[in-house]
Amino acid sequence: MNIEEEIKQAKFKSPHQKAVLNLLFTANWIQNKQRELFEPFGVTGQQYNMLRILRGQHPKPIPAVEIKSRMLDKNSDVSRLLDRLIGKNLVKKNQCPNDKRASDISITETGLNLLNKLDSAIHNLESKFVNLSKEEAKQLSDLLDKARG
Amino acid sequence: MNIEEEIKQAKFKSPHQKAVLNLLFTANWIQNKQRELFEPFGVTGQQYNMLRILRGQHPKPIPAVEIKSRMLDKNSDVSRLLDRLIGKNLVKKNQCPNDKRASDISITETGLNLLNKLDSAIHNLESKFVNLSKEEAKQLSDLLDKARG
DNA sequence: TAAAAATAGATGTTTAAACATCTATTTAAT
DNA sequence: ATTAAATAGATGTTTAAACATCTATTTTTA
Repeated sequence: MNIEEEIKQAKFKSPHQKAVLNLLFTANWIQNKQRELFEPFGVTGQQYNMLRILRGQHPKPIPAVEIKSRMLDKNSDVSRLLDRLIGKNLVKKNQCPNDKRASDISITETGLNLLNKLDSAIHNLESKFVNLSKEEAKQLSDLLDKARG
Repeated sequence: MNIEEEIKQAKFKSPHQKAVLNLLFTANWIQNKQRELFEPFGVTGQQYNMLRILRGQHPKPIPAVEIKSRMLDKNSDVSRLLDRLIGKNLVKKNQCPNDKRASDISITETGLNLLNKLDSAIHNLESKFVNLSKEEAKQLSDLLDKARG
């Protein structure tokens, strides 16, 4: 189904407007798929994003501000996202010895195990549901980079 | 800035994964720009989306379920979005004479005036901030359609 | 070095998203 | 015609997003 059908709009003011609407629609579409996938594991998309960032640094702990700078959503409320992940024992936090303001945050074994379980499901979503060839996927990524100027 | 820099991730598992992350990041990026733009006018992105749908049908009233089917976010809580817009006098609601369950919803003059004021600002956002040629914008839209299968 | 500025992070508050459930009405099936 | 199923929309509840503000610490600057 193309975007015209998806939002029942036959005409657009410009290719730019159409692309923006399509982008927002498609992001929602993917997030809904992701939510469905994450739901049985008890995590949200933002929490998954954070866990993946921490896995990327593991076993090196990083401060919250560094997590924030890597999040997809730059407005993320990292403090409270962390609280929830710590509550689920997926993440642990210590005071940073060099800077008393900062925290040393790292993923736990439980968190790593959860991500392992999620990996194949996510890979399936990304490659199966994103119906593009490798070349097209690259092209899409390049256009998005360019679009942001 | 490309996506590698934006989220400080040097490598991706696949072009598909990279495209998905880029898509979600870029959607957030646009929504932040839009929020900034809408803020002085006192509306949110979802409210703007709804107003534009109603303008497209004006002066014909449409039921809430029809609005929902046209929203970018298919999970939208249309009832309460409507409440807010009615509270601002941007939208009006009547009972549908043919179907007592349904409602006849339409945009008010105030709502149309607001959209008029927003039009040029939005157009500016879409064409200036979305740094693509017309051909590229079309290509992006086509890739997104294809990505959703 | 003392004061000002910047930084890291926590927390309070309001609004909205997510999810389920509920009522009223209409349509379809037996 | 009566009942079952489907549809339109409202509403309750929990969680999270958005936005501002606050404290503690560190860095900068005068």
